[in-house]
Amino acid sequence: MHDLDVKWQGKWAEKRVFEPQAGAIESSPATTARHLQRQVTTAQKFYLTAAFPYPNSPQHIGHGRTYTTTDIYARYQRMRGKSVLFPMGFHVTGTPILAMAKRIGEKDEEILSIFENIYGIPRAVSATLTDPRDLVAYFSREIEAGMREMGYSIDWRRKFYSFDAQFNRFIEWHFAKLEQAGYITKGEHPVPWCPVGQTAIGAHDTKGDLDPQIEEVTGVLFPYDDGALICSTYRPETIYGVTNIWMNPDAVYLKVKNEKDGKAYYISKDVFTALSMQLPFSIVEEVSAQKMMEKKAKNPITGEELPIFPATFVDPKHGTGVVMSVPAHAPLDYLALRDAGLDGRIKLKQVLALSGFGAFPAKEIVERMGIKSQSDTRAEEATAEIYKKEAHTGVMMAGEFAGMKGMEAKEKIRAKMIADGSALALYEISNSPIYSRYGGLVGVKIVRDQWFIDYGDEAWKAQARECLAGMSILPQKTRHEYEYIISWLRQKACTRSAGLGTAFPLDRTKMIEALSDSTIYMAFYTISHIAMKMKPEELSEKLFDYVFLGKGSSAGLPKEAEEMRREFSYWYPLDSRHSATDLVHNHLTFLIFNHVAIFPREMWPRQIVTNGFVLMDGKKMSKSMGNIIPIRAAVKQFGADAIRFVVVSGADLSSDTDFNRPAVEGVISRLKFMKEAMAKYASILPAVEPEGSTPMEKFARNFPAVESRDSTPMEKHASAADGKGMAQGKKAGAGKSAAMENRDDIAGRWLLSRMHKRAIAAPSMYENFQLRELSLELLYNTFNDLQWCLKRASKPQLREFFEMWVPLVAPIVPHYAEEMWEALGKKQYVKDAPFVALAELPKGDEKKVDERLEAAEDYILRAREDISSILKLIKKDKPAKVELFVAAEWKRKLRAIAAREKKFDVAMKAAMADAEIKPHAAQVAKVLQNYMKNIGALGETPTAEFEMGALLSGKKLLEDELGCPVSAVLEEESAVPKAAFALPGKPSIMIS
RNA sequence: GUGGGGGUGGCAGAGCUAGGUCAAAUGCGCUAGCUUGAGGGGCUAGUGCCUUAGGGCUUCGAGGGUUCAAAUCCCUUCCCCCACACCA
Repeated sequence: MHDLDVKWQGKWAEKRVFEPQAGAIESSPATTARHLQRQVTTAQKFYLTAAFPYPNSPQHIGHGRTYTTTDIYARYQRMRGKSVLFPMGFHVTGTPILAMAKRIGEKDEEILSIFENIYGIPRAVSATLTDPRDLVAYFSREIEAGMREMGYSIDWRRKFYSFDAQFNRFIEWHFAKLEQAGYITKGEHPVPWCPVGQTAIGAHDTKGDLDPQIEEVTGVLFPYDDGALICSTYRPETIYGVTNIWMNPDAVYLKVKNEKDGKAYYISKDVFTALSMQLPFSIVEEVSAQKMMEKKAKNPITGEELPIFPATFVDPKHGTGVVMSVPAHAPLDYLALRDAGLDGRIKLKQVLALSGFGAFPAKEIVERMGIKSQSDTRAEEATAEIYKKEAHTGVMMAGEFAGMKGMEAKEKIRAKMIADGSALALYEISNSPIYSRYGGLVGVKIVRDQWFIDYGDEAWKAQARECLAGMSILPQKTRHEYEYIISWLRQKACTRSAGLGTAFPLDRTKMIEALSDSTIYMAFYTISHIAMKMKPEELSEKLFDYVFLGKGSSAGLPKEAEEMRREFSYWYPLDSRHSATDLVHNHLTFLIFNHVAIFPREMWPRQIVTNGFVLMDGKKMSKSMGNIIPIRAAVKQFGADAIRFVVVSGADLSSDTDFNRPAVEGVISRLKFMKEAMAKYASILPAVEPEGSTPMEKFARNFPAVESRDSTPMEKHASAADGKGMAQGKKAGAGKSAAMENRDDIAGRWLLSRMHKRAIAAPSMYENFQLRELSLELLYNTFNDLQWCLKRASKPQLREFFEMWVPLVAPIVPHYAEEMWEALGKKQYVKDAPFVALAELPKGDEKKVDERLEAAEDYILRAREDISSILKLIKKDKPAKVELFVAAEWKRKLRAIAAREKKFDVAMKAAMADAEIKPHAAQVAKVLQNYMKNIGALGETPTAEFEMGALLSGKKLLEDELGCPVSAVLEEESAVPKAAFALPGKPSIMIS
């Protein structure tokens, strides 16, 4: 199996099967390879890409899903006769690889053990990977090898790394265009920050890989003494209900100076470090809580005087260590008030009206729940409940935003207070505490001079929407998400202080971050094989303007300019972009934005396809679970085709799929079976197909026992059913019946009918990425059909079947397909090609689809099932005789009436008026009732002739299986009472 | 919280946009029989409940509705997953 992979991957590479030329311009006579290329380059182009990998680990089978999906599509398009470009490169931009190299250098045990135990890299090797570039080289080599071993039809000539100097020039050009369009802005921005490491922190920089979540809060400023107290709150709208301030009596507070405006503020000592990351504070002096409580503060909005009281629930490490008290709406505030015996003395002030509650919801809920004090753990529960209710259903009563919902008012008030200086915009890490790998507690820092790409620009959004509207999005339901994200996107920070990649042209001390340098790189692939051979300095803005935008002329530009322009114009726009669903929210939407910002409309992307993830035995793959299977190990064990098949066939595109050993083994055994069956049944030259058949002749061929076409249907049935051609026992008809001789023919034709039907359906399934359904049809169901065919026939002619099947499955299991394609030799039913990868996808022929034959086969199957279920029911395993009765004509007529009239009583009336039916009045009601059960789905009524014919064709099979004579009789011809149970399409069965 | 996607048989997972042929594809698992020196593998059948004649009954998160007919349409409700960014 592995041999098969190696053999064909070698041949594809040798003949350069996947290295297309731009345009139909190759004219020099040349090698076979050239010849192959020419065959496809005269055709329509198809350009597709999958997200390029970040080489900080070997790839696992999860990655394989996206690339396999892409490759199947690439191979499909190639077999539709298109010139297909599927390139690949490596994205090395950003900090994780840097961090990883550093940790290896520090002999970090965690990372070394991951390398050893999960990636299978010996310590001796990993110890050498302390340079980020070595890491990149090591893993990209691994990944490329894995992709080749999976048989991906990638044009590797165009490979590049996002830190290559030539690519840097391209990104510089990209940002120059964004800047010229006015989309680059500068400002400040909150980031998770480690005060020890003095750097921004992402999930990979934290202990336990936690993603720090930044949350906005409002720091309300309450004038106090010579400055102000800062209270950080989630609910600025309750400012109208503040009755007092809380401080922790045991905490130490600081008077600090804001170096920016020179004002004095009061906060707890414990939060100084964290707050200084956001505000330029310096310590003036320490003040005790006791001392601070001697004076009063002032409500910045209402101007009321507010006393300061002690409260133990105030955490000096959280927020600012100073809390504003709204006892009417905050259970903890109310509890603290009550605990201090101030309940009656301080007057509660209502801010919001909440249905189901009176004026003071906090007080009510505390009393209802019977919460004893501020240290009662259920106080938090009460708080959460009140907050949630008030935010959604509470209506403001106080202040200028009266009448608004709590949630809306909150936003408005926050904005207003920040604007007029009565509050500060503060940020918190909502999932705090998180510690960085440097050991510091991660806080929020306001980075100044941060550069942004302004995705909030309305005109830009409008263009992005327009592009989206013109695109094909798969799965279709994902479109809503793109729409939402476009409307939601604002400024996106596009630089970081460190990382691999490209320096930011407007400030070369900064690096462009990873999601910003990967939005239009697909354009670079079209010229990368040329650009990578050029000197970086040759790749000027002017050159790229010419190549990508067609601006100016090639005069004065490097000699490669025209060729580059031609490549780009030929391959662009991008026909299909592929990735896993997680990139919809950033990368894929950015891709749309950046394309519309830079390229003319006709170069906008045409399609995006996203897929779900791969689970391992039903569980998410993760390093901690150790259930990651590296793709190379999997290929080594199972072979590429089985992995390819399993990762795309387990579930629909949008859902996650499961990878498990039994599934893989099932695929392998079926593939082997198909290969062996082909060797056995497809080498024989087929008989010449009889031509010019009228439907009637065809019918006779299918059911040869029905001999005379001149006789009336009744006579025909009689002759067929009188026992002459039928019930002769096990050895019936040896040499006598034409049915016998034609059994192979019928089974083969039936199989072909099914095959052609699938071939007709296949293209749209490939186009729509119904890969699950498609792969089930092409392997599992076709396999089952073949089994049935082989059961029905002894020596079927299956050459046409295999000549069609092999190319149809080739995109999914290319190695098996090539091997079988080669083994088939010269093709007789489909167009030949040196590789199945370059063959034409077979078109199904509707004329070979024989619904009647298939229906007859279904009929036999149903009869067979009924017989065996009766046998089981009556606990008989050796019947002496089986008789089948085919329903009488009047029943067929009645069925037609039922289907027409739909209603029981109307149909009944019509039936009784019919001379042919009336004599059977006793049975009519019962039969009619049966039809009524599924009145909408009755469909056509099979003729008795059809049923008899089908039974005759299945007779031999049934007799073989049952080991007894089987006969078919018309209900009209039989005196057996059981015959009366027959219904059209459902023969009555008598077993004796 | 906001936005999106889901809840189907022991498991995975179709079907549900066009209601009926759906006790519900396909696969895995399980059971039995055959094959085999045993095991593995392969083949055949079965796998909601009841039933000695192909039938009946109850099922598709829960509750209600529309319809001759609902896994599929409508309403209510519960639960799960993903995203919310500066991170690849």
